[in-house]
Amino acid sequence: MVGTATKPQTRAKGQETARRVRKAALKRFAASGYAAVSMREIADDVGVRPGALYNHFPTKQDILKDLMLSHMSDLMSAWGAAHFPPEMDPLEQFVRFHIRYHLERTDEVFISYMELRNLEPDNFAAVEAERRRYETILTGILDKGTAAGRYAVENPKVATRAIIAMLTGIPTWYREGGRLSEQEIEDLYLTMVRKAIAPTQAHSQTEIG
Amino acid sequence: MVGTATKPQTRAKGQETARRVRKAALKRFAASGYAAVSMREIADDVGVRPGALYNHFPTKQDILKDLMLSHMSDLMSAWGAAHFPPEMDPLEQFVRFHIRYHLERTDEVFISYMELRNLEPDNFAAVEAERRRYETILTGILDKGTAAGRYAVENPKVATRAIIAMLTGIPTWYREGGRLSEQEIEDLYLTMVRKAIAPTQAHSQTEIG
Amino acid sequence: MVGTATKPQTRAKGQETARRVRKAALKRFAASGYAAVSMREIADDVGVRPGALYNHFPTKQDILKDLMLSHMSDLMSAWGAAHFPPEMDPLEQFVRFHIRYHLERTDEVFISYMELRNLEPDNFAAVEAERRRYETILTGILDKGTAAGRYAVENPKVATRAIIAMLTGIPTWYREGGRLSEQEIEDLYLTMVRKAIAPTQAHSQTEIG
Amino acid sequence: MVGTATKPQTRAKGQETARRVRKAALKRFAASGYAAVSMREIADDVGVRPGALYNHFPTKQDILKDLMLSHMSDLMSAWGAAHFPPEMDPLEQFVRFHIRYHLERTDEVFISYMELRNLEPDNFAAVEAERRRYETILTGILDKGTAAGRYAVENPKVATRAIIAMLTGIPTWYREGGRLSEQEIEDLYLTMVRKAIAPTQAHSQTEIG
DNA sequence: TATGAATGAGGGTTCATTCAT
DNA sequence: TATGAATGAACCCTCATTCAT
Repeated sequence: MVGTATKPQTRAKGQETARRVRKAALKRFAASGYAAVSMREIADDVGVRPGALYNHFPTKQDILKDLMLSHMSDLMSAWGAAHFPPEMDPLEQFVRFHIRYHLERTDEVFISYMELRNLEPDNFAAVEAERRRYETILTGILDKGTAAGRYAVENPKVATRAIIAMLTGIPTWYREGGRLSEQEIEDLYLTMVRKAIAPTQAHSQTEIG
Repeated sequence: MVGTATKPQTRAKGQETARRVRKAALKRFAASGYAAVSMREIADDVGVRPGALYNHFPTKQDILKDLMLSHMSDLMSAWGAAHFPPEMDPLEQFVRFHIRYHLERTDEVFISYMELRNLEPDNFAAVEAERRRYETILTGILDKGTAAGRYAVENPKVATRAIIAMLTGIPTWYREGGRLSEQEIEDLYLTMVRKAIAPTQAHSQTEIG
Repeated sequence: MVGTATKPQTRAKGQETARRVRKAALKRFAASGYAAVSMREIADDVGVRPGALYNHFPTKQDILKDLMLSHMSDLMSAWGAAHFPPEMDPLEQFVRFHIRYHLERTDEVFISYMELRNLEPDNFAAVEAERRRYETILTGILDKGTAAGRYAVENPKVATRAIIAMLTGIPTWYREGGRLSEQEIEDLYLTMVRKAIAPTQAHSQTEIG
Repeated sequence: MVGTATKPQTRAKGQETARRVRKAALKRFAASGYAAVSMREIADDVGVRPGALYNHFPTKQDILKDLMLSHMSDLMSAWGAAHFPPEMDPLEQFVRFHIRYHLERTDEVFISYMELRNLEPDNFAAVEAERRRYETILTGILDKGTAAGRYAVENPKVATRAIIAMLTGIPTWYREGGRLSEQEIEDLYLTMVRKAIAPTQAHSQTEIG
């Protein structure tokens, strides 16, 4: 109340612990599911007694909320900060960005889809809002491209969901070091996406061939 | 003690109970997730005490396994029994079938994707094998069509996954009575799928427009 | 649901367990206070695992509520069933009854006063209502006797509380086998109560004026 | 390290904190009971972190001991310092003093009776000794008055307990601003006490003897 | 004197499951 | 086939307390 009675060193240790809690919880939630993970397991991973977790997160639910909300906000910031050649088609930017980001953060992505129902209503609403904001990016690209005659999309919202479902499914089967490189995956999916929304005749898809 | 002590009446009652257990478990697993559902809740839904469940399923895990395996085998049989106009393109048949079936059985589909990790290894393997068999149907269609020059698919396995992810995502947002009819959904997705795998020039997609 | 599938023997065992839970809880609550007693301790006393307690009482609070409510109702029934010589003054009946009953049930009486604040509001209200009903018995006796000129009580409600506080205090210090017999206690207190509410004839209260 | 490192300012702040700890603990113990109050709650009330409490009291038990012992010693000093008209009957002095003091310090009185069992043996003995010293005051008054023929008390120790129980019960139901003023309570109780121990002239107690 | 982090123990409660009846 | 009682393990969380800073 009076100010900085606590030395920076102490506070730093606490933040390090919180970081490790998040990391352990993320791994465990992704592997076994929120409901199947116990606070004891997380504490063991962190190297701390269960009670100590409550110095950093008020409840188990708050750990989940933290992971999911910060994943969504990281995703948004990453899109904002992504750098692509300026001449690159926005759709290509989005597809490549989405695949890369989702292959880099498989655990976050996974729990972000799997644990939605384990969020309490308020937290669920917050995460859903972020998800819609993200989808709106793609919808905007499709809208604009369609208006310009570059794409032919009957229903941009449906197309958005279709494309995102398609792309987001990749980490469920893609394994690094497998037959296909990440680059090849990007190219394959980009081709399919482009064709799926291409104008039906006299295509501007010449860049593919 | 007398041999056939069980009267047909009793057996019938037992099968009816088993059916209700499956039904209740399906609803609950879909709504809350396997780990978050207790045998007591299922028993309450059925109108029976928890102990009685064990007359029908040896463990909770067996209920899950039963639901998932029978979903996969129902899916395969349904495909086998599906009737489409013989002149209909096999891809269209598959897409329409998949969407219809998955919109009819949202709970089964949902747990089939969500609860995979809660299956014990053997059960997981069995379900995965079925899933691969199902995916093979689409891969076969793509292979054939590509060989015939009707489609241009660089990597049929990847395309299979992409298409199935896209289609299977529908029930996560589609709501009956919403803006779009099931028929419209089918048509929209069919168009996207067709275009995504169409040969790049001189398209045979004229039947859509 | 269909009837008596369970044999009387099983049910009897359960009721015996419930009885022992009540008994153990009563002893422990009286000795250490509700908050300081753990369900594990009660279970140990009963010879059962903690979880088994929940087959008989939904929560710890329900054990307390049960003890307190049944104490109050037992008290009321006991008063209804008490037999005294018909010519005995009702006040004497009440005083003797109260002292006897409270010396016989010291634990119940004790928690009944000590644990009131640990009752959740609804349960508290129910117990308080019973307590008031009991006090009303004495108030009625005082009212009638005062109307008949046998007693001189300025404020019967205050007198009720004063007398009951006085009598209820006995078990806090009285020990069986001590200097005074229960009979002597009864007589001593009866004398004091009688005098305290006796009509003032030519009292030696002159020292007040 | 320099010897008198503690500035007077610091010490004053500490004593102020200790006072607030006592105050908060008193309120909480009275409201919920010692066992149900956590050090965290007390710390919150004081506006300090739990650990800081241990700069002022070595354990939670010591807070309780402090409260109870200082209550008893305050009570004794207050009796010593009480001023009544010299001609007032000592019994009246005691009754009025007791009622007044106990209505002024309801929380202290309450925990003093309720939390006895939560005192560790040594602390319990110390508090009990003080309580007996206090009761002895009344017993002395009764003894003297009986010897002088002013009172007729068969058993002064029993009468002491009866009177004190009666008086101490008042704060459990008396509410300031209610139907009766404190003055009226004093008068009512004083009358009852006086009559209860008055010499028996021609009493209707014939049924006892 | 106060803090924030941690401990170690234990709180009430729920769980899947077993089993005699 | 269904019941009610019980088990044994585990659940999330809170506790009084310690201690380096």
